[in-house]
Amino acid sequence: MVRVRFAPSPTGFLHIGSARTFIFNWLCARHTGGAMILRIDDTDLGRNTEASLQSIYEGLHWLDLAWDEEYKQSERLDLHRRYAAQILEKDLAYRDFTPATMEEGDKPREEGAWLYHREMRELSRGESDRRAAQGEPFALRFRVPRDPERIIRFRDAVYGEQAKSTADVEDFAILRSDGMPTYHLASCADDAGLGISHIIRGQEHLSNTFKHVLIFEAAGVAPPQFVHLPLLMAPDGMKLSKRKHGPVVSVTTYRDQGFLPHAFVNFLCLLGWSPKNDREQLARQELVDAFSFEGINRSNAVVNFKEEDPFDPKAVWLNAELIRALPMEELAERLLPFVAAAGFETDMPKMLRVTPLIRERIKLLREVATAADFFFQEELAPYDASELVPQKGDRALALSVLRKGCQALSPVSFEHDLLEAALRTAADELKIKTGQMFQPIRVAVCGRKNAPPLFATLEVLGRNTCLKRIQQAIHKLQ
RNA sequence: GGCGCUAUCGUCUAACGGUUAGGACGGAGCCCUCUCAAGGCUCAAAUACGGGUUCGAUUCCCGUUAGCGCUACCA
Repeated sequence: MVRVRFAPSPTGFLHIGSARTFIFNWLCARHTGGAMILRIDDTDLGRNTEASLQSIYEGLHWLDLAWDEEYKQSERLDLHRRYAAQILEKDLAYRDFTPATMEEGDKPREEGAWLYHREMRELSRGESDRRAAQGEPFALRFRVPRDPERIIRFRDAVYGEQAKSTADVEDFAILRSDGMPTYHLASCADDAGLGISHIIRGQEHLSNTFKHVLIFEAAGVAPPQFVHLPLLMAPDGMKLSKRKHGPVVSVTTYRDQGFLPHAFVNFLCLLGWSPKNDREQLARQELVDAFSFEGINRSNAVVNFKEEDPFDPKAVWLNAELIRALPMEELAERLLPFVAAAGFETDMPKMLRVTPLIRERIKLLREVATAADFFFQEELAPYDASELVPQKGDRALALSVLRKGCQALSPVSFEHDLLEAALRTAADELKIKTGQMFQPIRVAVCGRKNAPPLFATLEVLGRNTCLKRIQQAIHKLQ
């Protein structure tokens, strides 16, 4: 039985790298019919925040990929401590009474000194027990085999056989002086306790895995399969971080700017994984079917965002493709909240008429606000009168086009084909090109040159609005 | 610094010893056309470098370089 877990720590918002790790775990679970487990790794009391926890749920819910079981590490401390006690009992760990250092990374780097504190490692058991009994605080450190050193080995499903000498592994802490387990201990204890079959996580843990193998050995349990994923990088080559790269690394940003959840999922799947058949657009079930560890590659992938253009062009393209593939009603429904967020009033019937006109013109749902504004506003946003002047024409021509247009439009029923016939005839009568005829009317009605096809637009806007806006344009030119 | 991992177009990737090194996004151009899109067609664009192994290396091995990760009583 495959059991996989996504184990975020609630110390920041959910970022896209975490989302991808979740997705790969989910795909593995669904592909194999196994269980997807969400485990909140909250053993660092000082850094956990409720806001972060909420951000994780928010992001995960938006992805719409459900998990089957959920745990919090903070509710499983007994298990962790049992593991710690057991390891101490076997003398595979020792108490370190050295006061915690305040700063990270200020350890002595001299040869070997970073590996362990000799006095603590060699403290007699009696002395250690005595000091502990007196209440002196201590951290519990794993007694990494030295003298003789040995080679730690494991196989990673993506990176292959891994080996490292214990001479290169420090005596890492498994229990803090406040009694809380560290990540290494809690993670291993829970992976064992929850019967995790595959650990699918970011490559940043590849080096840590040697420590984990040591812990599993000490606890006398067989380690799960390891599956490390290449990391997601920023275009500047740095690891993605909110501090450096801003909200573009947050899942909720994609949601708020109008990505379809599946477009986002599809995009993330393509970073570091390939179905190897040149397919790029895959439906959810197709992703599940195609997923395999063999398709995961080993080099980090860059999320190609820029400051002026915060989303990877491929993600945007996928989103546009999916927008166009969506049933019209569903698109209209998804668009509604973005129209409202932009401060416009509308309803489903109107949305249903507007949607077909803009769906090929937006790449993000949010763009509905700028692509369809003139459908929702009573008064057009101000525009320059010169916009009304057609190619190879002047204001006088614009004026006559608008007057003629008004005349031609007044009597016809506002239906696409009739509108087109009327305006084409008008152009004929004025002896001008159709483009010169249509453009001033388009600007008069939409307030700008680039807009959806004219006749469909007129039809949706209706006679009153169209004639009124053309009149206003005529005034503008006079 | 030590240890680990990685290296194909700008980006995501395919090619698991023999290909004109393929696809996609993005870019450029053309077509279509009432504008903008969408769509169609075309083009430019890569095996980091140096050694091996081999009849033959993108592919295997070694080195160099570069990047990333770990080296916290963070995860």
